[in-house]
Amino acid sequence: MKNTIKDVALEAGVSTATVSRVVNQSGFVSDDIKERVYLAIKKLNYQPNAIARSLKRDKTNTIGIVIPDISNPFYMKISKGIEDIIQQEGYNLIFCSSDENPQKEEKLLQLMYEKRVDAIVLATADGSKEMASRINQAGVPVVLVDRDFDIESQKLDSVTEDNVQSTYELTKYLLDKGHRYIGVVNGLLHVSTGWGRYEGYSKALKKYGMEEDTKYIFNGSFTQDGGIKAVDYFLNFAQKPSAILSFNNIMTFGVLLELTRRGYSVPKDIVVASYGDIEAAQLLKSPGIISIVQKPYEMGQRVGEILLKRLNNERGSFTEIFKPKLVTHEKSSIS
Amino acid sequence: MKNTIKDVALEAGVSTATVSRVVNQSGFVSDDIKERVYLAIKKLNYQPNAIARSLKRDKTNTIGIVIPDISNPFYMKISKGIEDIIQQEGYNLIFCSSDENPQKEEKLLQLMYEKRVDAIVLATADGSKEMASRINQAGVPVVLVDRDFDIESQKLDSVTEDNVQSTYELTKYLLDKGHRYIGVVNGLLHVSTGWGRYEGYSKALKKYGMEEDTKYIFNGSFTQDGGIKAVDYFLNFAQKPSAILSFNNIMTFGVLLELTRRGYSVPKDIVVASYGDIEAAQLLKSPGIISIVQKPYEMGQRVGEILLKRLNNERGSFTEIFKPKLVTHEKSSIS
DNA sequence: TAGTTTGATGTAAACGATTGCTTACTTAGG
DNA sequence: CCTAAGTAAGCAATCGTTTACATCAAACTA
Repeated sequence: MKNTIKDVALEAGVSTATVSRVVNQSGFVSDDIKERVYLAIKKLNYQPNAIARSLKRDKTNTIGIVIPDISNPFYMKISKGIEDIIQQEGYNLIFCSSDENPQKEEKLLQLMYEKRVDAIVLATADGSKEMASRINQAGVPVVLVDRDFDIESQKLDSVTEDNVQSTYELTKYLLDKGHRYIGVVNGLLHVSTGWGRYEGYSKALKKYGMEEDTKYIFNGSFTQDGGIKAVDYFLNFAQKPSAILSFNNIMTFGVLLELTRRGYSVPKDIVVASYGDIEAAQLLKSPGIISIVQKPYEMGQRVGEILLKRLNNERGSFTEIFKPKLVTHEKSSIS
Repeated sequence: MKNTIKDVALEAGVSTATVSRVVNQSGFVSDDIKERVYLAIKKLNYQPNAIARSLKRDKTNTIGIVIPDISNPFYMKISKGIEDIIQQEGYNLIFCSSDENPQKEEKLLQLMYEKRVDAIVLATADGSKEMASRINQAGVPVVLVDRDFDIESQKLDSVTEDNVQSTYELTKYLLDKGHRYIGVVNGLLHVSTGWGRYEGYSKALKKYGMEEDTKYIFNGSFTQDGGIKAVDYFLNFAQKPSAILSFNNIMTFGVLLELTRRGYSVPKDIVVASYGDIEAAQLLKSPGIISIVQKPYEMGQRVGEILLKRLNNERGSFTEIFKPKLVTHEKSSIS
């Protein structure tokens, strides 16, 4: 059933080289023979074997993307941004989810490398600093997105956000509004977005001369369930927080879910501030939540552009840091 | 930088055949030599080239999945279900989004075939009945999920839902509750889930001896924007519908978004019934919306099982039809 | 007219692995 | 001591393409 270039060559009465030339529109072929080859292709329903082609060309036209959570719309929007850029140049995307599991991440990177993808995009769960730079060194460009490795490690290309500054502003906003008991739903501290956001929060407190109270910090692990548990935890306090500060979109959704379930109204009964916006929050009565609005699609596009540069062998180091904006839904006051 | 099996063979002072045997743990190799080969592999940081391997073995250990909308959580849950099953047998998933575009879908199927995936999972945008069965006939198992082709076409394996029956019940529930003006947000009629759901609705009306009024049917194209537009449309009527019936999760979200924006409260001001549940609806005050609750993860698992059977050359036809349940959030009355 | 360019095709060597076959050495049984 | 089985390793063909090189005819060039 599966016909090869040889079958086509035989059918058309030419050599495989000629068929190849027709298929790839490379070199010279007379119209006469071109016709015969096309006929044979149609007749045999021939589809070139991309595996063999890749082997010969040492190019798969495929870019691998490894993300920690395939069901997080944030990463899907990044992916969409990447795809929209790279497909213009004939590349395709294949992706895998590490499920925030460092071991799995390392396995997946290895797999991508073995499959000889032309480049890799990684939002790391912090499991593969070495593997990533080894692969990069082996000539397969690796671009980090959203999450970076720590400073001292070898610099890979990256598209990230200024997590510290953004969270600083978000926290400052709450403090300015007079909130003194803020329940923090913390993320994974071993990934850059996790510790960056925590640091921004710390800085803001310090600036206001306030002490950090670990009691008001709950580890939500960047999961929806973490957000739910955090609410359960905070609402048990005698001194309940007047605001909840959540460090990613998924946890924020968990927070809102649990608050709603318990009959709390946002922001009337309790204020919610989130790093990362969530579409679902629009179902709350206005003004809803306060959030740092990210631009995943645009980040993805930047990643795509960097990829194309690398794939065209441009040298240098490509780093971009987005500065996401704070959106409060406050009625703008006349100033 | 990229080392091949030859480099390893040279380094270890053996033939490539021996290295291959060590790597794949096939055939006999003395412990002595095994050791030397492992050392060489480590030293050269050798990773087998999966492309070359696939060419030789005629197997990629990869399954392609083509879905209409990569950012719809429903399809992501299906994918997760598939992945969890197939990865046990060493298969990996690569996916692509057709964006509901039939032409793109056909291109993607072709691409997958050229990349010689071992099998394909397809949630069709109705663009590739023939290509799909050609590929299936060429020996690459194709399994349909969620959306089927029409009846008369060659039967491919499939995992779908009883769209007609479920929508019939959903509609019947609204009618039983006394709703006589129901705004329908219709899906894409050229895909099976689209017409199936519409048919279920029609049947219910007929059963109640009611006329279909096309004025109350809005084409939402299975998009969020469609849901928003539908609300704008219906709320212009002098005789506003007392209930809105939406035929998929994404449109339902659009409906809720727009209703909330306009200050309508669900279900107090207007009842919303949805084919497909949406997590975000839990942010509405209880009881929220009425919905047909689907089981995408389980569907994915079934697809995975079918795939494994096919890949082990089991013969026959595998078809499964899920019967999703109606969930009303009604306080159960004493009967 | 001879020499050069250009076009059209074929030949055969890669690409990096796997594997059937061959050869050779051990060991054990009789 | 001979033979057969079992173990260990290498040779070389093969998978389906691409492509450098060779060939040859026709068309220019001077």
